[in-house]
Amino acid sequence: MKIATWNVNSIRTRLEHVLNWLQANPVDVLCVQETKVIDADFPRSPFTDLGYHLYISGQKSYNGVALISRTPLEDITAGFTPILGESLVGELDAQKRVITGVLDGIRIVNLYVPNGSEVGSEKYVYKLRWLQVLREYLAALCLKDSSQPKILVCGDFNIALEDRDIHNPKGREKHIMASDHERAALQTVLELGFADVFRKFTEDGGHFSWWDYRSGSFQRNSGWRIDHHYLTPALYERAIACTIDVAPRQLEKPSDHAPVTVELEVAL
Amino acid sequence: MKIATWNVNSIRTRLEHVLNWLQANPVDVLCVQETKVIDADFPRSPFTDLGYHLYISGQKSYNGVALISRTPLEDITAGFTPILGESLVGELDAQKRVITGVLDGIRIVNLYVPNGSEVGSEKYVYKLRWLQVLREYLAALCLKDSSQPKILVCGDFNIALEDRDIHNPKGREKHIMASDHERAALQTVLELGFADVFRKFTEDGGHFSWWDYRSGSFQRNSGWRIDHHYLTPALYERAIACTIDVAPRQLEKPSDHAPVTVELEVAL
DNA sequence: GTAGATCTAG
DNA sequence: CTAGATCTAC
Repeated sequence: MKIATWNVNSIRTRLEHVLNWLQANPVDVLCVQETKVIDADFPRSPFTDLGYHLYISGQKSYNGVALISRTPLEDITAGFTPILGESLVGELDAQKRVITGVLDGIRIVNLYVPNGSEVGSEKYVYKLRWLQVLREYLAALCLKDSSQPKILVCGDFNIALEDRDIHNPKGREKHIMASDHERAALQTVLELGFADVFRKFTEDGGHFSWWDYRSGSFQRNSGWRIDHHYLTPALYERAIACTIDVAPRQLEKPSDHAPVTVELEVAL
Repeated sequence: MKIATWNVNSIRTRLEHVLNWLQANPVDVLCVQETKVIDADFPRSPFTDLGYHLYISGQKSYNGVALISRTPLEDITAGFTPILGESLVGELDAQKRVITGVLDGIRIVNLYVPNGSEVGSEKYVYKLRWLQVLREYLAALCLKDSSQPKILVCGDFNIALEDRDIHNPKGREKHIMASDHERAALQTVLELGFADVFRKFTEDGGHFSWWDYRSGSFQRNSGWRIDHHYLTPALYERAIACTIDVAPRQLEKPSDHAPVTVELEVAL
């Protein structure tokens, strides 16, 4: 089974890129973020015409996530609320950042973690609070899914967990996506029993999934590895590959993110 | 000698279309309108690298005209003022709508006539006033250029002179580009001794140079012939062809106008 | 640097 | 419907 995550930075603008990539990379599920479109305007037929099943949760202009699946998914939920209830989640689900579905007993959680703007800002505080609620959310899912849950949590985390995930970690403490508070907040989530599957196969740095559009970052490989797949042990041990596909980032009018694919040794 | 006129609706957005068209259609001079760019930002090198000479008069966002010539042009002037003086022209030259140059003794006047917005509007009044000053301008050029002037006046006139120049002339009196006042104002200009060279070769209707972007006008050929070449008798008798090239209007992200080319039987 | 929203212009 | 300007967000 192959599952990919890709922040497409507007599904409408990136439609051809995404369709072409899916044809060349026949993953079972593609998790996309930053669709930037309300559900009514999501370009459904280009995907359904190719036989894909779509599960979307979008809003106007910002955020928005979707699951694009070769076969139907089960138990679809959008946002934290269906699992945690309104009182715990509050206003966090106003921004469409979470969609979840189950394929062959494997729960796929597709996230678009808040960017946070600047360290210390209001949006930064929101990001940290969102990660706290994410922990509650994943804890609830783990409980729900048996003693050995098979959960894959992927998406754009807007956090580089380690210095080797940044082209230049100098001054990273003051930089959004690399501050101590963000890293700690994500670590607290992962303590539930999730491991970064990319690091099962690749030890060295210099591997990134996002490059700022500005100042030729991609050409200089001034990137960040902020798009991740985190797996529970039952899945982690079955992972046989995790790769970042840089090719789409080289096309005309690319997303600023590259897709990241994980392959699991499970019969489908 | 071949001379073409083309409202490109942004030279920056249409750059590839224009370059490709010039390669496939080696005219001597291409007169473009609605460049929509200040002179400092005009994409010069794509043209000069191919050996073209550029003469431009642009402004921010709106209007803007340019002459793109295979060989150098002489006696370049932009606006009405260099010929008529400031007192007669007033504020009309604030909008960059006129550029003129001479090739092999033939004066080429490239115009972007005001659109006029709606019949009776302030912009409509401006359009009519502009056409009055255009008459003075061309009259002055005719006097300047000898008793048998060789003048070609081309561009986007935003006027369909006859009903056969409109896909549906019904109610045209109330429509901008076809009202009686506009037609009369242009006729008054042409009385100086200019003739529409397209009609030397083509009698029938159904030939258009502009199709609204909206409501699939091009697919339904709901067009208007508003891009013209007007010639003094000395040139008119030497004209051997005048054609509208619909091909660029069929491309992706086209201009709403098609180029119109006139061929003159003159040695170069 | 890129994308969307909103505005103006055509 | 398309393009540019200005704004916000990333």
